[in-house]
Amino acid sequence: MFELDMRSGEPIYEQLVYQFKRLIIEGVMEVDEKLPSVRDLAGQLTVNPNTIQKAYRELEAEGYIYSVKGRGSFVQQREEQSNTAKIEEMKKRMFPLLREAFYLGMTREELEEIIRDANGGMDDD
Amino acid sequence: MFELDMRSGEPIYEQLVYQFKRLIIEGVMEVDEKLPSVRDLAGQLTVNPNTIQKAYRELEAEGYIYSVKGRGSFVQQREEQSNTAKIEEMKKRMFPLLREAFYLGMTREELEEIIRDANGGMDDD
DNA sequence: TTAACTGTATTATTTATCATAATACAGTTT
DNA sequence: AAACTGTATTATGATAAATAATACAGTTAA
Repeated sequence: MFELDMRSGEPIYEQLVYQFKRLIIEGVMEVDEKLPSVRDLAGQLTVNPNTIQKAYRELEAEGYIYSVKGRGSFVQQREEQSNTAKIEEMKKRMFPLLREAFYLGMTREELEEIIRDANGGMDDD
Repeated sequence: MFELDMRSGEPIYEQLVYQFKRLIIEGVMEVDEKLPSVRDLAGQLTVNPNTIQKAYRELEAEGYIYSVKGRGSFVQQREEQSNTAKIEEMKKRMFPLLREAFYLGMTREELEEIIRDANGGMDDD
């Protein structure tokens, strides 16, 4: 399904969160599509089921999936209206990165190109 | 000089790195200006000197400061030409964030506003 | 109904990282 | 020479990540 870097220092469960977000955002996984079961994925990736569980819990908390006991975990429908609180948090995460980018000599054109790349390839509204 | 959040979970040395980057990027600290000595800053912030040392080592590795044994640590001259490798790394850090931003319903206008904000207030070339 | 699947929770253990602490060494400044 | 600088090393405690072993509850399908 995807790759994990065991020696990167980045926690496995965070890698899982990131990878599933990517699949959901890119539309590779569709709404209500079932994610692998906790035990299955743990077996496939040879990591502990608790690690998978932690990742799923985080994805559920962030609204990317929903879990039903006995049935499984599924891709959540994206909310229609723009979530102001989340956007504010996003701004805070992005700001220092942009500051550093400009400092390193990145031009506005280079940035806008990244933005275009990031906006492309999405299943738009 | 700045504040540290001891209970945020973010490592102290990373907070130090971030804060010094900010001061350098914003031009509050000028080129060749001396940073506080490892022991001084440790005393001021009541943290261990080793923690300061770790932050300075990181800042030096990223090219923000240079250290001279016996003399101190100083703000590094910014490189003139745009550092391609660093910009590539910056793109990789920024891309998933932008993807998520769009997914959460952030508009291109909102993003461009952040970019303007981030680009303003810098001592430009 | 029963067996095999789901998510969820708990407790214990190991490992790695962060931070502190106490030194020591080498170079610079006054 | 004394007091400052950065740098390195070793040890210790605290915390988070990951593993491991169970257990419980709800769902699905034979």
